[in-house]
Amino acid sequence: MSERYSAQEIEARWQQKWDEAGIDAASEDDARPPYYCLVMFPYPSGNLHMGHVRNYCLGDAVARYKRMQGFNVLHPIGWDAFGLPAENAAIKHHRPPAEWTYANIDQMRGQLKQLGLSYDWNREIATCHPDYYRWEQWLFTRLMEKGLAYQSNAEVNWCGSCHTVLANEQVVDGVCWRCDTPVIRKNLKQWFIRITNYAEELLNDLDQLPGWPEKVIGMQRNWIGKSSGAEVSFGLEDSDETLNIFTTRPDTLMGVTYMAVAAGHALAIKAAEHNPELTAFLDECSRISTKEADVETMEKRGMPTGFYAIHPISGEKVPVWVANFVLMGYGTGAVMSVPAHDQRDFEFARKYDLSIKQVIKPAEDDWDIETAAFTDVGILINSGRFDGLTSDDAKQAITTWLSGHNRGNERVQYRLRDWLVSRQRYWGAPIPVIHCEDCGAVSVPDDQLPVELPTHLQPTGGASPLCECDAFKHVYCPQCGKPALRELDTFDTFMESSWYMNRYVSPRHTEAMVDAEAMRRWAPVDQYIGGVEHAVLHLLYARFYHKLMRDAGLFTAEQGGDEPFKNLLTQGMVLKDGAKMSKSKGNTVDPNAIIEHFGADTARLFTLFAAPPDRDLEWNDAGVEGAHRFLSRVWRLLQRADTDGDADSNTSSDQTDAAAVKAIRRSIHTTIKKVTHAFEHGFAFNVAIAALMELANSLQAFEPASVAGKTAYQEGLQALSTMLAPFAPHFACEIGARLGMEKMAVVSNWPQVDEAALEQDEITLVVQIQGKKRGEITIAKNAGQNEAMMAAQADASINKWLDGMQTVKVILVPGRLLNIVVKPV
RNA sequence: GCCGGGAUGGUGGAACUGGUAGACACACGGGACUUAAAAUCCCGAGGACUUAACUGUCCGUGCGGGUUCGACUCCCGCUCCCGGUACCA
Repeated sequence: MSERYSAQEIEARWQQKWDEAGIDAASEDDARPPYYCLVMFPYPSGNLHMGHVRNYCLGDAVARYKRMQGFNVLHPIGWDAFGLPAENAAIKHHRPPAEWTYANIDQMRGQLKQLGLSYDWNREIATCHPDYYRWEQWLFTRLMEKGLAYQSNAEVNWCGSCHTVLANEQVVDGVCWRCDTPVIRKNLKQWFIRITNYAEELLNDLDQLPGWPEKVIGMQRNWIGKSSGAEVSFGLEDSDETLNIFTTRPDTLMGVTYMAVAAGHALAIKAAEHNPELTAFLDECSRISTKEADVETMEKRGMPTGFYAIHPISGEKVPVWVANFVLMGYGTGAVMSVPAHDQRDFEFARKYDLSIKQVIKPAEDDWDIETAAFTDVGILINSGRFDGLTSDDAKQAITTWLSGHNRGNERVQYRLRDWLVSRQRYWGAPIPVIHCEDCGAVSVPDDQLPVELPTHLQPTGGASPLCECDAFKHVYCPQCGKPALRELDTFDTFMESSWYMNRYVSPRHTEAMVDAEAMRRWAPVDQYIGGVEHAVLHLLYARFYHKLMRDAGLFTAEQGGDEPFKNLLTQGMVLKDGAKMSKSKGNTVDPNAIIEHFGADTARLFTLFAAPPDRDLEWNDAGVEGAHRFLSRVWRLLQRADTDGDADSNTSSDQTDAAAVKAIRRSIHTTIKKVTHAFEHGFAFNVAIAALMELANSLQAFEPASVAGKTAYQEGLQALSTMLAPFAPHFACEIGARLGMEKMAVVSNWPQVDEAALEQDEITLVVQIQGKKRGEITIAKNAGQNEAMMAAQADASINKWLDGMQTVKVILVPGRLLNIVVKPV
């Protein structure tokens, strides 16, 4: 038999068998422990790219391994189906977005199936389906009731190209996350969800996520941006009004020598009323902020307002300035300036000749306050009754004094802003609200949900076609019955992707958003896998949404957990020629072409082997061929087992064969140990596959010369094919079947390590002199230090280093090495 | 500035809680098979010096120190690269 490995012939056949056997469906009634493995679901753009392939191969390897380990695995897939690209395609091709979207889903579903991914297709969902988004509308209504969803007029981010507002998280380096168009600020009435109410919990619960990468934890912590300090109320000279500021350094309060307010601050505007020069400056400031100049290098400039603030403790008069570095959107839009202890204030004071007053002294050393600000903590001086306190104590003492005198209090400030969820787009979930002249914004009653999106409309590129759709637009107020107008904005598509992980546990549930009992079984997700680009977008929103669902009573913390994802694996990008694959760069590799040429198993194996999961993967065509070569080699190993079968020569049952059998069995079980370890520790699939390649090499070098030898060879091939199943499932099944395995490889039990096979009678010990390797000795497994020393001395190339030396110390690391420390006699 | 990660052969990358650095693969070189090629198989390979010798020595995991019998691994001090974030008060 000299049949060649042909993926095309094998793969479709096994996919059909798996389908028929229904092995990929999660069971709702099962004694096996549940395991929920989830990959970030795709946007149905129409074509799978290599990033998807990598993501799904990683997830599939985990899911298949866990099944083989005896878990009842939930491994679902679906479609993040609302979004702007569908509208753009609709304009371009003159077909409604729905049609385009569903066609793409069909296309991509076929591609996923071609890859042999073990999804539970019974649970497939598409977020553009009314049965899905109705629950989102239902939850939004609950949030409105609780005041957690609200409409507000605010300065928001607007992308002119996408023709919609964006959430803060969707503005990346000042440009739109989707199309890179510079974002401008606009004042608009928009819908928000109070994520800031959950800032503290979102921050604290990060500590409950040891299975998340530090990087993502750090990014979220950063994004939430908590700072603790005090709000301090300064009086204003000749006025009853106050000037409130936020500071993280109340201990430096006595060092305030001036105040600075933002150009948009009420005080600045008031001061400019009769001051043309100041008016010009304010204009300039507002223009510069929208130009999004390089703030790092921007000159710090300011002008006095002519107002004076009264220090809350000393009662001293300090001038109030307008400064271009004070942000209206953070804190109170005003700051106290302590030039002695803040570098920026220091430079500003120097520039405008404002006074500098040192109030903190370094615990040790001196500090020349003329040269630079001392920004560390220390001991208070020049601070009256607070002199001598440490910074920490002073923060407390000063804040207490302020709140006792009604001039301030402790305050926590977050950088996080409320989530802006309305979009001026058509292809999204309708916001379930009706605007009535008399009753205001009224939520659509539950029994009228879902508010279905009309799917026949044709976008034109300008405003949403919903605005022109009278049947949708004109309704009656649910409260008073008068003619009213439907809300025409739709939800941010991140709303849909924020809770899909919970919908999968009961995807057809009609009574509620989720079935609490199904949540108890599956949630939270045991392993979530996806790109790191969602670190502060999707991954923050999904955590927030999970808590919203919990607090809406959909499940308890005990049933569904406080957090949606227990473990998170952030995969690296797929690169070609050092850059991320993208159509615009023309460096894409089409997964279909790879599958057609080499087969899905080769594509899968290569993407898992070429790099550790969390690092970027450089695409390498030669490497793909290498992966294919490996499978072909294993294929030939199988054929050799067949052809050698007849030799049946028990002739050489001599000792060399026995030793070879022992060696091959040892290498089989070492491999099982290594591969299992790789799965259990960080999913180091590249290492796991390397170990399997080593085993293949050993089997190839092994010449079975006896019955025992052939049994061992067979054992090796079986272990190899079984362990290949998570990576190259079709291939593994084919090899397994040809080996005569009863069960399909993909449903076989994961191989167990035979500890006895790992044992060796003789071991090789590295011999070091002074920690440098000088040779190797082979000694009995249980040999002690003396025997090892004797063996070392018997070895000429080792012994020469001992010549004329006196042994000072001997270190024996069992099974590893012998280190002899010597000195000249 | 702050937070996180990284730096190992020509390349991607291995090395468990400190114990043979460079597994595995790619690329490369040599050989076998072949009329030839492809495919396949075998062999070689970190660097420098040295030897008649595949003999022997030294150097070597970004840089400089340290701890240790022994350091890619731990500690101290740096450099560079990548990602995130920020006039955040």
